[in-house]
Amino acid sequence: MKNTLLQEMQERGYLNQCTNLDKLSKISEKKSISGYIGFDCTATSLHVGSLLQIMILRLMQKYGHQPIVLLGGGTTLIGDPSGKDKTRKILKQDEIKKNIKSVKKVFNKILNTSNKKTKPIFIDNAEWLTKLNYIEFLRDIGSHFTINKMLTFDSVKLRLEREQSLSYMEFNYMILQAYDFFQLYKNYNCILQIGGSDQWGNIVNGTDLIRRLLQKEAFGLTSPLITLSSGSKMGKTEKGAIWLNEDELSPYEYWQFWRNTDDRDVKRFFKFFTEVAPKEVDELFQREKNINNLKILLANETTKILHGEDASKKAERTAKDTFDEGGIGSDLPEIKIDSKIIKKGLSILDFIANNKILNSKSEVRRAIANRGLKIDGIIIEDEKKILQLKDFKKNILKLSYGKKKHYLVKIT
RNA sequence: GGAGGGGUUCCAGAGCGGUCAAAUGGGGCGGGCUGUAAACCCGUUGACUUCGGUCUUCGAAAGUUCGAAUCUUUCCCCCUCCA
Repeated sequence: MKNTLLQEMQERGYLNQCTNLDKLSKISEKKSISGYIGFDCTATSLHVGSLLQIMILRLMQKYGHQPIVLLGGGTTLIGDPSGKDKTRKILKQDEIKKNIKSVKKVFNKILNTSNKKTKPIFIDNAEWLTKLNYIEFLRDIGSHFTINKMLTFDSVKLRLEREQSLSYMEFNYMILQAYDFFQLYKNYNCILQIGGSDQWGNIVNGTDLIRRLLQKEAFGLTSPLITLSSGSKMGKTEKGAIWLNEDELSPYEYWQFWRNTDDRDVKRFFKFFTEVAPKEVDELFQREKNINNLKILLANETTKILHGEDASKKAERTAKDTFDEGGIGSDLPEIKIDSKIIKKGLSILDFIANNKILNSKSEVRRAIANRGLKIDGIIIEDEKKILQLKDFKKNILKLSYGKKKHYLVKIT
């Protein structure tokens, strides 16, 4: 069997459903195709939940195909109801614009932008969606959708079954997404839409619409929803979403996220999120029995893809210094502090709360009572402690909250 | 439009005049065990505090009362049934 895009996707576990796998496979073997994935712009950065999709785009490039990144300025105005219990808050147009700009950065880091042929194309669907004429749209596009069918799609059905309200606005989302695909097919010769498994309904609507309007076949493909072995969703916790943008989450923290992967997920993640060939992954797991070494490797590989080799090495070095030696790693998050303030006397309570290590003085008090805060490895016993110059060795002090969160406090 | 049920702290969900910053479970956080894992165990989970307390919270506003998440009125929102 030839080494093709779809084969590697298969081996990596990227394939969930496809409208016509055989045909798509044949076409993509013969020539370069264009495929698109749409991304939400509800925040200034994407998080690891979208990483798999980006890896798929990257893989497309590897096999000489053209990725199209649809940053949905138009659809973000509406909000996709798939997999959501509640209508989410509506963003203002200028917020979305700002988000798009910021989200774009990640693609330029992960995808190859130097090869002219496969360089990613960025498209904002606001381009056509905001220009639509309502009556025309209803007649030309709306007439191809039946409510009967729309009601059967999970995104709608589940909401109704769970007796949660679904606004007319959101109900239209899938039609708009179908229309996006149609536009991309027509204007960019994009024959493939990829998405997470929750996008299946929306994607199929697109291929249907293209068939009806143009009598052409387009393809849809979904990747599986990644769940953690612990049962929770990936990358989205209340407090710490694992953002991909560097200004939201530093390379070191990103590295830490992967280092802390659940044992049971390590092998899958290797295939999903690194470029180590699937066969090599299997061999690697045969050879290396120490799961912690494998986690370090995983962290290195994933960080390399997003932040580059240097950042990855630095993060590894810092982790080693900090955790193995109990010392101070250079890449730890830094907090700078003026020596004058120290001389005046700075209470540990104020210091930790003001620097957002914890959210309030009460939390700091609690953390101290729970013996969770340390200076240079020594537990802070007294919540009334005042930071003094003598606490700093060589103008540096390591502040730790819990076992894993460490900060460098530097006097300037 | 008519009748009923409901909106409680991150979530689910108790409380129905004082002992309520509000039971219980989940989640989060910290500690222990370990391997920066899982499981398990313990603690903690509004803010400020001179650790005596003080302040803000139970959809919104007004009121009754010495005292309200709990009672009354108006308003907003959600759900169910009937039309």
